[in-house]
Amino acid sequence: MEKTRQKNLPANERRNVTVEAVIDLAATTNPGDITTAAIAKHMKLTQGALFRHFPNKEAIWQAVMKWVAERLMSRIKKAADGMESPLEAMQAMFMAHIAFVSEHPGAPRMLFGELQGAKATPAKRLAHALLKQYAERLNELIETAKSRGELPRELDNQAAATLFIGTIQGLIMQSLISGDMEQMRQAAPGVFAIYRRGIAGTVPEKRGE
Amino acid sequence: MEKTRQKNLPANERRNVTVEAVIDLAATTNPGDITTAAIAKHMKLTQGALFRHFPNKEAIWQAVMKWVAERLMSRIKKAADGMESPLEAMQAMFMAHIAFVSEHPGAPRMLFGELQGAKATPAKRLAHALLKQYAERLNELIETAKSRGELPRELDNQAAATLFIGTIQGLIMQSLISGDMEQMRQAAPGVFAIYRRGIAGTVPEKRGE
DNA sequence: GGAAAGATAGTGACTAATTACTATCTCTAG
DNA sequence: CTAGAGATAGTAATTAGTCACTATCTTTCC
Repeated sequence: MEKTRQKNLPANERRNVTVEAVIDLAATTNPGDITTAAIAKHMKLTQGALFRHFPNKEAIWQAVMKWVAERLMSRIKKAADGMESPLEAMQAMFMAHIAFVSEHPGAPRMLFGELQGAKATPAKRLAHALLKQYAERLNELIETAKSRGELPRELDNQAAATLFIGTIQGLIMQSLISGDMEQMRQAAPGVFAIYRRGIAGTVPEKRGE
Repeated sequence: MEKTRQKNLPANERRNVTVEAVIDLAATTNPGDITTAAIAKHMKLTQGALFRHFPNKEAIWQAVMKWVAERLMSRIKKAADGMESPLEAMQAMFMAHIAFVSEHPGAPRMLFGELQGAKATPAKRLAHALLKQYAERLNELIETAKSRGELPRELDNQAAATLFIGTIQGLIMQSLISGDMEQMRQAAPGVFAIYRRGIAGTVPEKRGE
């Protein structure tokens, strides 16, 4: 129906809008430099009003991280679901992750920005949990792939998982730097192809040792 | 000469000390949160004195980026020098880069932190130039490797270079997150092995299957 | 050789702007 | 009518940058 241009949003809704505003801002602004005033302005509110819905700034960041974690994991899970081969599933995850990031460039910036901080904030804990969950999921896939003969037994799980995540992070970083998210989408398939060949390729015969 | 415990350093020296202080601080502090007061304190100086040697904060960052760029490129060049095979050279560069970062954890933080900013500061331009130079060097190596038959002609140069840098950035990111730089050194060889197989590996023979 | 003069480096106290956060009043929707 | 949502106008803390002054080195010239 007609959006009644209502000024006063219910608290719950207002919190959602706030989170989206932050993600929006993070697309172009260094997360550490995002002020409560900037957030409020971006959603056409006064700065003080923000604190009716969040006890402090940290709570805002926490809400944002939760949003990112939920959306990203759901996207990735959906992409990998129903895939027969674990290698195909990994490829789907890779692409889904890239797509998500290119739709929400602010998301990785928040993640990285928060994780760099020295002190352990609640938001940081959320980010950590996200990464851990991600790594576990990868490990399962790799193991399944091994048992199906899609990946060689000798493959170093740890290195493979590290490289998977690292590759994505590297792509993100470079897009962040160039400021062009489209570039990432284009580079992704070629990059994953190399990665896939790297883990699947036959390992040189191990003699003796 | 006996180090005369002199308090007043010559301007040039003082600038160097400042840069080192910043790199030092960046190892444990989010670069955006490094204040001029913190820098001054870390080098046992008053805050005001800093501005006798730098016109403003931006100039400090610029000096730091120059330091990082020079040291890193020199290390990498030295490592690759005298290498017969380009693939070996790439491996040496990879390891040298990792070693440099693990010795100066503050360096990548400064780089990434600066590059994330929206506005184009002089420091950011320096960082950009560094990355560009790096990519060019990689491209040359890849081309040479191709002409020597060490890499397949069909390999996508762009993707290979992107993945090389991306892999390093990813490793750095994960070490930054875990706070353990040693981890990166340990993971590096295995990760590079996968990368190398990925670019060099013959595209799987399509025999029957 | 050594004081006087000039140059260089550092101090400590200040400022103007910006920050997260709060107290109080006003409006709006149900 | 009233409770929740927003506006207005604060506060204390922190920030980069300035300034008048002092301490320490270096050069000059008798």
